[in-house]
Amino acid sequence: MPSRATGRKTPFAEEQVRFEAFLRSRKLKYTGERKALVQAVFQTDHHFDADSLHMALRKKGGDISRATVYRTLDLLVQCGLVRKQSLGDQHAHYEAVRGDEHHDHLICLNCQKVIEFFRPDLEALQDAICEEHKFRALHHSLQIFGLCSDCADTTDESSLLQRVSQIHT
Amino acid sequence: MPSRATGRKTPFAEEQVRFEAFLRSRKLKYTGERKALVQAVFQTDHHFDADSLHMALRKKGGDISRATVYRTLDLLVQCGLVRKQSLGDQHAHYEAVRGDEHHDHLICLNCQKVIEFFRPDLEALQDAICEEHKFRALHHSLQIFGLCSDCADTTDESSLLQRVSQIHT
DNA sequence: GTGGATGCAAAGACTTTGCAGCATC
DNA sequence: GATGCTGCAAAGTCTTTGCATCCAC
Repeated sequence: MPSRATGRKTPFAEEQVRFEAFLRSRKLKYTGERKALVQAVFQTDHHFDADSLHMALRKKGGDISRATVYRTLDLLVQCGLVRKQSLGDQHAHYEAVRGDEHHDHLICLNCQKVIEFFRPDLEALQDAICEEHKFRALHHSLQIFGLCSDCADTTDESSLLQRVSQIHT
Repeated sequence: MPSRATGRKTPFAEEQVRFEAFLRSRKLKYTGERKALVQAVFQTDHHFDADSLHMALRKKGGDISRATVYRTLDLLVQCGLVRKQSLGDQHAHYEAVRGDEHHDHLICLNCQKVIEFFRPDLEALQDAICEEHKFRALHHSLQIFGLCSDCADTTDESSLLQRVSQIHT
């Protein structure tokens, strides 16, 4: 098991170095904007979208254009430091990748909270499914939509049923 | 009425009736456009997007506007006859719902083929995951991206790795 | 100094909406 | 005949791109 965030000394150093090396390997430049963006990404709450990242950067005093946010996120995705994902919205969501761990998501339809989980038996099940269909898996994504423990009791489930069917996933 | 290979006598009758009843229950009208749309949906290859449905309708001689296509798809989704989903693209995909069966998807990154599968043990696994997190599930979606049996041998996997990381799911 | 990066604004893809005329019940 | 429906075009959202300028190397 890899070391977890709690024991880290230098928060983003590892990610910064990795990104810089990635850029260098492609003869790209590690600009101030890119540096600020990596820091912001690994300071955020793990899940974010392009717009909230853009706003977070503005609050920190930076003045990075939306275009650069998208362009840099694209690089981070290619570099493997960020994953792009659809969480049922019209717009893309992103998540900072810590280590190599794969996980999937529980998504609360009431408070929008995203809970991560990892199940080894899910990975095994995926293998079985793929074998059955002679499919070579490269990536998978399991999303469970519903109500988190905080919302389960206080939310009228029937009022959500329509939203469930509309979910874009 | 054209007969189908599935063994059904009256291909879309059931769906048409269900949609009509749904509309009636909301005091909405079963117009010619809506009729044509339901038929087209259940004649298509099960998976489609708004644009291909629109084009299919044009080919059949209809002249239904894009706006109506979107509006009617929305009704069909609310009615439960159609599911809206994201398959890693920027645009929404739809799938005609046959019966109540739930299934998940294998998505070939080379030929874009979508293979459906159902695994009872996946449903059981979902229950276990939810219990662990005190989460009340209303819907789930498992997507496995990779190469189908037709493409596995002929496709250079490394050329896909970048695409995998970019997938919007 | 050079090639890549940035910001801006414009364009793009996909989807939704306001409105006037039209069709269904 | 009233109410809801349609097509059209305009607007909206999220994202990408062309271009002149700017900056890291």
